[in-house]
Amino acid sequence: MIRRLPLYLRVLDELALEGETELISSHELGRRTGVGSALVRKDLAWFGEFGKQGVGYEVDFLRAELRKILNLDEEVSIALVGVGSLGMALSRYHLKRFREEGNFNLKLVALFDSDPAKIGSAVEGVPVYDLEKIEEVVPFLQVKMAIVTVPAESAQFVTDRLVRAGIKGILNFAPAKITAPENVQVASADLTLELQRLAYYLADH
Amino acid sequence: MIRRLPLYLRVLDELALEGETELISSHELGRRTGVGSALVRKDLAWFGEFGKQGVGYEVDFLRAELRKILNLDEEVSIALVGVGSLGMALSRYHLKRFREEGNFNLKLVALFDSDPAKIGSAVEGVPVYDLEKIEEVVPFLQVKMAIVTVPAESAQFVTDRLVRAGIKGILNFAPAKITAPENVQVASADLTLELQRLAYYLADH
DNA sequence: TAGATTGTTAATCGATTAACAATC
DNA sequence: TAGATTGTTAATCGATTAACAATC
Repeated sequence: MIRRLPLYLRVLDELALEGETELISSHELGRRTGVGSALVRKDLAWFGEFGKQGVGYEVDFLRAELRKILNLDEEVSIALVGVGSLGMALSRYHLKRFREEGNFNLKLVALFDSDPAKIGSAVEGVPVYDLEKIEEVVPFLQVKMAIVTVPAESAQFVTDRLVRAGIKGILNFAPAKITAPENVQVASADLTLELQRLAYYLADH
Repeated sequence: MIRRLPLYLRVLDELALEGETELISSHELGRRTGVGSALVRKDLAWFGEFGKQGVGYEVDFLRAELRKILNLDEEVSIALVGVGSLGMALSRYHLKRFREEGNFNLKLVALFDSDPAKIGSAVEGVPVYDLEKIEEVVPFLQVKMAIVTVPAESAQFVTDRLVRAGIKGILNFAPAKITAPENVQVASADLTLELQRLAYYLADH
């Protein structure tokens, strides 16, 4: 349910950027996101009465409300652990979007790695810290979430340290199951799992 | 449901690699994947009777069966469109895993981009073709699935061309909704959406 | 007012879990 | 045989959809 909120927000961001539409109906919001209109209304009504009967939802207002609900009304500091080629690319990609998109309130402020050759360097201004310093740097920079791009073998170890450092959300790219206490949210971005699932549909069903 | 199959397969791959375990119960398979044991049995029973009552599942046999079900018993050729820094990193990452893991039956055989500076070059032996040649190269190399790492604005355009070229599965990294005919499977790997969702849980609930 | 669209209730659908007879 | 574990049925749970009164 929560996972559809960012979908709605994206559409509202696009509409706000175009600046031509002031109102949107649950039907149109649903069409643009691939969600049924009844479900759109239900999702939104769960958090308050944001619409006007007979009229629809005011784009700017709903957008502001969704940002508040998602805690995206203020910048959220994030870190990335594992500055390999994938971690490096995701960092660059992320920083670029932060620079170019006014809405993009997820700020990458720290990178971590265990390789002495990388520690002390920086990726587009963002410093690479020693993995050993996680518990020190994370609270200091008030980092709230982390992206994990380390090898599968180290994923759980890194997760445990992030949890100890006070991280509240983890996006895991490592091809491994990681577990964290229930007050820490874990999302999986396991590329291989997705491709293997897609392969299932190659045969006729 | 299908999405849990690659999870089971991964555990079986690990067990087969260690070579110490010959049998596994639905309970243990569930524990290792975070799935309830009843659900594990139900998922597997949907495709056949793979286990022995009172005994469990034979690791090698179940593994072979799952590979067949997921169409991973033979190599599957895939392509990647959009050789930016993310596309490049994912390509390298993928090729590395293909080299190092014996199981990894997803073979990256073609890259596509529209940048003349990139066309004709190669990433670790895999050639970068002109985006305009998709409809030509894809059938020729028997490419079955594609990873899309182009900017949001071009995602739907690229998708349409991939569909026309005969691609049956698409993994989309672009921060945009893409649509394809129902005989073409689309999976979303939208990093930002996941991070925004995680941000929701930063507040106390 | 007439038309449109919300918020919400009830109905439907699908997925997960509990339980257990069958049987290795 | 006794113990363990599967395959499967029935029960439960949650999520989505249909429908509509309220009202802008």
